[in-house]
Amino acid sequence: MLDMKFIRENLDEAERRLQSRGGGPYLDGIKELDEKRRNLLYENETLKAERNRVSDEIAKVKDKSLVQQQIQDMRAVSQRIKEQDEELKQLDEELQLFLLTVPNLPDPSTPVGASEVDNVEVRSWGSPRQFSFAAKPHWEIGETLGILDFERGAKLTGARFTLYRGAGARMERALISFMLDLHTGQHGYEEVLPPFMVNRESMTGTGQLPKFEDDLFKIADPEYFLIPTAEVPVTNIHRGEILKKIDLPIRYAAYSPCFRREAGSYGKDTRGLIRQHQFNKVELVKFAHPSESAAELEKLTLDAEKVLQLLELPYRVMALCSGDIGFSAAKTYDIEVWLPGQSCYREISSCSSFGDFQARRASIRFREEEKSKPEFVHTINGSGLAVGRTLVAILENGQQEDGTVVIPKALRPYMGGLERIR
RNA sequence: GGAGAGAUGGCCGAGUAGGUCGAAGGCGCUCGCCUGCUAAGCGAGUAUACUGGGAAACCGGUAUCGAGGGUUCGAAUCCCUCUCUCUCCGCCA
Repeated sequence: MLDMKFIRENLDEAERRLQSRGGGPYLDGIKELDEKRRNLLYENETLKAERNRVSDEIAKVKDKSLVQQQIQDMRAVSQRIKEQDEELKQLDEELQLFLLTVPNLPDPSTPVGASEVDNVEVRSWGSPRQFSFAAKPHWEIGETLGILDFERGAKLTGARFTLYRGAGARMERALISFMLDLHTGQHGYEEVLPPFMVNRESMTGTGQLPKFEDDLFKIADPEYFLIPTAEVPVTNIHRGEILKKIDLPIRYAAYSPCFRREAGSYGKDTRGLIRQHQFNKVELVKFAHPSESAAELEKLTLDAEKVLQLLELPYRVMALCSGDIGFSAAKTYDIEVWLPGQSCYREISSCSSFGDFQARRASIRFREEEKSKPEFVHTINGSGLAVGRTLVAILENGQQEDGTVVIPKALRPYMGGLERIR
């Protein structure tokens, strides 16, 4: 969430930057709401100060019959305070809800644009392999090899659920281990394994709630939400905490399944593993000093890219434009892997910096100096990588004319030495 | 699921016949003094949020003793609801 003080003092600038996302106006009426609240707050606190003062006087008098008038007066004052408290609570909630539904300001380095066509390619790695035959999409490869069973997945649960079998299941597990080992062993992340269900506060802390409840799977009683990404529990690890400056940046790598309703994506990517209600992901999360967050985003993106390089999968890195970045993000790089079976690049990782947007919601802070006031940290996260989509890329890039799939060398130790799925 | 105990400041821990308690004391930490180093000792300071004033240093107000509500002129203290933690039983991977 944005800083109300900042909005108050830079209303036009904030509105302008928000509108680069498209849509708006975003901040209409917030100024009036804020002023109304502060005026009432001042009145209310003045009355409370008077009550406190008179109550202290009453306390000093032994014979309460001498202060009956004051007690009477304060009874009325208390009544008034109570009414104001009620009104104030309404205003607070209204303002809070307003602030919680305003997206983050795009970072100045985020290219301005209306939609994904305005995203900017930053770099690419590897070159798409030339096929001497017609490359197949992964769902055909997987079904033929008997390692992806879409029909039974649908039987067990419904559309967008898949049963992995044999070498497919093994590869999914291998990829998780491979990625975690790389990030913890080479890139300095601490491995964490969080709960896969979280409460409302955690979902609000990272920005999924209150605005995107429809995108989440929810347990009714008790009210828990299935995480749409490990970003949620992992970022909330430090919710409400004041971190030590010398501990920054804190880096976590977490595997988790992710659960998404995919509301609004009906008809898109209906075949294959690309868009599932449940998928696996290894997530990278950082808590950084504000002065380091830009560099930490660059490093985190490179950490994610390393996975693709080791797996020999061609990709490109796109800087998302202002119209395409997510609600909480200030800046985002998408890593897109080449899928020859579909002749296109598909997102396999999304790496974002959030500035203090999440940290303010979740109250995650640090002190610049021992005695200075706490300031908000910056949060950064990205997929390192989406596991299912990595498996898709391996199947499509590694397919052979005879229908078998060559497993990248780096992954073979995790597959019991298996070189080829046949 | 059943029974019981608990939740106070960075930590430990007082405080329950309601008022002078943002909260004793200790530890830790910061600054200063002292000491030939270290340790000890002495003195001062040491929460957060919102908010008013101020260029700032800073000064003032309000709130916060798990959360929410109630009683009262006044609640850490009394009443109600909820959450979480711990112990025991049950159940289970």
